[in-house]
Amino acid sequence: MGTTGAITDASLRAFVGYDMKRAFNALQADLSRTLTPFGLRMMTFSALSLVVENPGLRPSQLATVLTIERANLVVIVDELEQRGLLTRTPSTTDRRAHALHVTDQGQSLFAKANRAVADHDARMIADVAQHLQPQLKDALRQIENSAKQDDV
Amino acid sequence: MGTTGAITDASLRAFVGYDMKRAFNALQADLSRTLTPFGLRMMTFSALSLVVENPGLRPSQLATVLTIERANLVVIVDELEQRGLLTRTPSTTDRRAHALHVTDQGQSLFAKANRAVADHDARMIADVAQHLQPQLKDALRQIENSAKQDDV
DNA sequence: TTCAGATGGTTTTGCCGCATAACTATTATG
DNA sequence: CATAATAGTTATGCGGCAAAACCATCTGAA
Repeated sequence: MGTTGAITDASLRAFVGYDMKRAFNALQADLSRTLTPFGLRMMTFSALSLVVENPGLRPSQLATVLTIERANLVVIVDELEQRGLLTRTPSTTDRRAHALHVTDQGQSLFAKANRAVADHDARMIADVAQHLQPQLKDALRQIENSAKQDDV
Repeated sequence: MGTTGAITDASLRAFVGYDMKRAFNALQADLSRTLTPFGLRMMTFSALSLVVENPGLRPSQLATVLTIERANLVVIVDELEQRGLLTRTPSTTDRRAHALHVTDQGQSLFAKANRAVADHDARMIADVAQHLQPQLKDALRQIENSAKQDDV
């Protein structure tokens, strides 16, 4: 093995971005394991959650919130629709648009999955001091916004 | 647009994982823009940094630190080698293994890129209160470890 | 009113990150 | 010495995501 001594990543550890990538990768793996029993992935779970919270919203709106392209959302909605978790009905006001609604089955599955994800999420931050948890979320949102401004 | 009112993701915002994904996505986009002028991507920059810091290390060690498969590292090393940024020489002690070293050119490019990444990283956390920055990194590392334990 | 431009949904295509499997050469071990 | 383990590589496939092109529909300005 490491005959020459231990390998170090101290230089990269200086960056928040590196810590964040590693944390996110590990978290994402755990989340995937959490969602597998429900037949959901991160994106399908997120989409389901947003349709539950915003009944009747349109695919394009959903894509905007998820910050993915409409094109890619089609596949996600297809999948959820085929599994009978949500419905895609024609909009009454705009014949181009669709309205997304969760089915009873989708509602029920989401309720269970959401509990599992909540448990997962609590497990992830279990070692972070309680009083720092809101500050962690604040910091993440500030980073999100710092990065977005440069998008312009 | 939103005739029915604003879309909300409050339910997902309850999860640290969601905030983190969004923050990381935004940060990663900014990092990509930062690295493009140097012809580097996140993974090639990280690899370069680790070879600079650990001269002579072997591809398999590099893959372990980066938590990617050896198979995928090959492509990365190929790319860096073809650009003349690092060398892949046979190990003297183990004829299976290779030793990775940065070339002068690689060293020079890395120095510049590293400065740019440092600027980028500082920009990302600029809005996070100074005294919270170390705590943010601590929290991220704790999350990384929390998630990893479940890997077992 | 009409027509050019914007918008909504879709299909296709391709890149990147990453995992798995399978293979060769070499080293380590019982 | 035979078997297992390790290092590097190649090939293949999947998921996330962007870009381009397309049709149907809506909107706004001449």
